[in-house]
Amino acid sequence: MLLSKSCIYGLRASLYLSSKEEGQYIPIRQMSDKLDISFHFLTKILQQLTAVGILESYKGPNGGVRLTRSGEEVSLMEIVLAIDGDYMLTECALGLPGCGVMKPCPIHEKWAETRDGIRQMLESTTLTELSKKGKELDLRITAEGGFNDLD
Amino acid sequence: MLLSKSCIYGLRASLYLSSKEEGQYIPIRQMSDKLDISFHFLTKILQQLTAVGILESYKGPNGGVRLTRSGEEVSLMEIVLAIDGDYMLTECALGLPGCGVMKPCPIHEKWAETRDGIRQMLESTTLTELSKKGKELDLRITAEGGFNDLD
DNA sequence: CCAAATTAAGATAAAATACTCTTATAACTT
DNA sequence: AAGTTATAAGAGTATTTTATCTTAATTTGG
Repeated sequence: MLLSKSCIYGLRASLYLSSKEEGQYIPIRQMSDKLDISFHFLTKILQQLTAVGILESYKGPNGGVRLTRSGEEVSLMEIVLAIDGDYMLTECALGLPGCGVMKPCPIHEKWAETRDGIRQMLESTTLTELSKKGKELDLRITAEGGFNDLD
Repeated sequence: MLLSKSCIYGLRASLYLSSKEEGQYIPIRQMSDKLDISFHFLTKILQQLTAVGILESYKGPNGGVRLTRSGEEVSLMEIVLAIDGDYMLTECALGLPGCGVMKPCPIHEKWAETRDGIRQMLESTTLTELSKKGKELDLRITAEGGFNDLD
């Protein structure tokens, strides 16, 4: 898989949050229901995002999680790095340890260029950009439902 | 992981073959020794490549496997498709089934472009190109050793 | 024909990943 | 005080991936 399931769920949840009114705390239970993800599993993933400061949480009634910064300032790259790490940007196509300019494998150069394309895409895409588009065109965010089924 | 272990081993083995004299059958045992891959595991991977016609095999003494066509005509894409399938070229970044132009997710378009970069790289790169480069510069093909340790 | 070398194929085991469930605690609201 | 919600840690299950082991089946060389 290009992205782990955890990462995919993290992205979907982040898009969900950015589609909501800014500043509002959203209960994880609500997200897991709407996005059709196991509550406990999602909780663990969101804890990772909270730990690195992408989300902030609030306990008790009316609590939940929300984006720390505005969704316009949060790139997909941040989510992916927080959950899957940078393997996508560093991993050798032949699986050789320490592959790089100093000790390259024969594919290294071309592979590095390709990875750069991935990196640029992830860095230049923001949550708001996608959730806005998702709402306008009512695109899918779950297997069945679109953004406009979320409210 | 971007590529599975099986796929990585398949690529390394294919590069090994393309670095050898054309037409010669190479015993799998020799390859597993040189490339430091479990013999039985490598055998299964090479069987997949044989099944789709990228390799051909010969049993009995002096048997082994070899590239069916010249290494110049074999792209990395073929190896990846045979072992990992086309998930890299089709998989949705949000994990939604059937994501495509008809039923896109909000990332679909950008993601598709990125995947196209990967596809072009894999399609345009040949085994011979890499093994030639590997031999000339004595680049690595195992964790420890380079192409010139293979003979 | 016989023995050795080799691929082919299937069964099994080990490890990693994905996911669920349980329990307990802390913080907050009413 | 009672109820709601996140946090945390850990046990447990399921699935997938990776790897090994065992047993055929095929071919060559003598």
